[in-house]
Amino acid sequence: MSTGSQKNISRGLEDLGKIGERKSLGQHVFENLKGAIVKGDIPPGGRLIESRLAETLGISRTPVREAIHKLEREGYLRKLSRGGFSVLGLSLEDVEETFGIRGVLESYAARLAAQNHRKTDLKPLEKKIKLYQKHLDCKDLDALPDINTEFHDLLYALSRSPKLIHMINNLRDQIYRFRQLILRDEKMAKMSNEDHKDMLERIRQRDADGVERLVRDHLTRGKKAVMDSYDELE
Amino acid sequence: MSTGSQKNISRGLEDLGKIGERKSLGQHVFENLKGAIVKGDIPPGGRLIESRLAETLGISRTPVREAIHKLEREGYLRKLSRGGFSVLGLSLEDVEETFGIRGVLESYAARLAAQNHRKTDLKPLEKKIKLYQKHLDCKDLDALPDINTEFHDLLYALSRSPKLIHMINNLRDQIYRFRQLILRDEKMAKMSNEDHKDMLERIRQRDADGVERLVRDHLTRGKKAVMDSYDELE
DNA sequence: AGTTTCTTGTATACAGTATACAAAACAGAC
DNA sequence: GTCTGTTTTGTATACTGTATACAAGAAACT
Repeated sequence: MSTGSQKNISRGLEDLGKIGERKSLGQHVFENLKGAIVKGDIPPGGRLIESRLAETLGISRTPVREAIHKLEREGYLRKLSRGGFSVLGLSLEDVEETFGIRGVLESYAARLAAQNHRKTDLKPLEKKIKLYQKHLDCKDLDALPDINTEFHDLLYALSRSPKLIHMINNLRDQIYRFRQLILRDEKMAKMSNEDHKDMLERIRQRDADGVERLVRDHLTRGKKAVMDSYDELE
Repeated sequence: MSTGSQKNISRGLEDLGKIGERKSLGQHVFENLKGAIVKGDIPPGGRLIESRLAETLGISRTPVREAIHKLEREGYLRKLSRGGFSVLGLSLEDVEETFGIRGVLESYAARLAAQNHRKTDLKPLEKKIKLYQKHLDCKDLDALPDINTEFHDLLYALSRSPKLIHMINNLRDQIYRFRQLILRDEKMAKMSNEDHKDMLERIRQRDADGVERLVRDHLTRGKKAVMDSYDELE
């Protein structure tokens, strides 16, 4: 067969290019349940019933079972004595640990951003702040956790330290869970964007000490909000 | 669990909504190979080697084998004595049969379109003619079969006869194979759009007899082009 | 004629999923 | 406290889809 035809076969089959990305059904279920937990769609305390999930999804219990057990192993669910599984909240220890590490890593990332950024680097951050404000003004609080995350991702990126970014991202899911908790409160949501504006200004002024302090204060306030919401649950 | 949480679980899992659409790997391969054959990316006479395809796709021979055998059963491939499979062209009988049936069904659909259409119905057809012309002017002949197909689909739709449309669509793949053969030739491609413009005008004038004649002539010319290209292959 | 290469056919193993039945725990009635 | 029914998970088995190894057949080459 001529090479022309060979190329056409390749082109005709380009839709199969995703073959390498094949995942089992159980893996799909796992990823989606995890995402729902992390985003708060299935809140802490929420109960999951294996047979009900399978029925809802129109699949057998086997892949659901596989997914649920993996989530249990990874600390997202705990087995209930009365049947089913419950979504675990993050413990107070988790809060202390996560915000502690964030305080160190993110303030350092901000410091590096203040020192290393180029002028044009700040435009995407400005855009995120504006987008956040727009959604906030419309009372669209559900959109804020994602936009907030994007703002912080951009900030981390300005550190130009892949290892640091990687370390912060190890906490990504816990951070997101806290974020969606904090940003449910409109007042906290407003303060958050004010903090972001202040951070951006300190970075622009190349005030490394100043932005580091702001980031620490930002996280301290966030941590307190989480602790307060835990008190409300008790 | 409150119904609110139940709703959130459903929302969190909406990505799994496509579960019902699961297909085996072999089915994916089958559909993509068939598509490539129908579109002419793998032309008649093209040779397919099971083990080579598997290697190219990065999968085992088993799903490829399943797909190839299904294509053979459905008349797209034939087994070669020297190994591998060859893409079947459509036989002269296929040509006669397909264009014969098209002549009857599509001219009737056009007749109905002339009688039944509303003024605004013709705008999408005008758009397709313009789009076709644009691509033709740029010598982008590869895009023409799809646009041509969309034009005819819109025309069939104006018949407002679901059973008729369904019957025409039973020949959809053969029709497409002829179409990409015919429209390779720039002169034929030009004449095709002129025919479309004439058809649209006859429809606009509610000239049922006229448009029926035009459609028959259009198909007669197309059939001749296919026959001529078969002569060239011998 | 013999050997090598190419390609498909076939068999077996394994992973993933569906489904049926068993087991355990809880709720309610008496 | 006992019994029954319900709910839910645990376990076993069957089936499908896929990967892979080896056999078989045909063509090409020497």
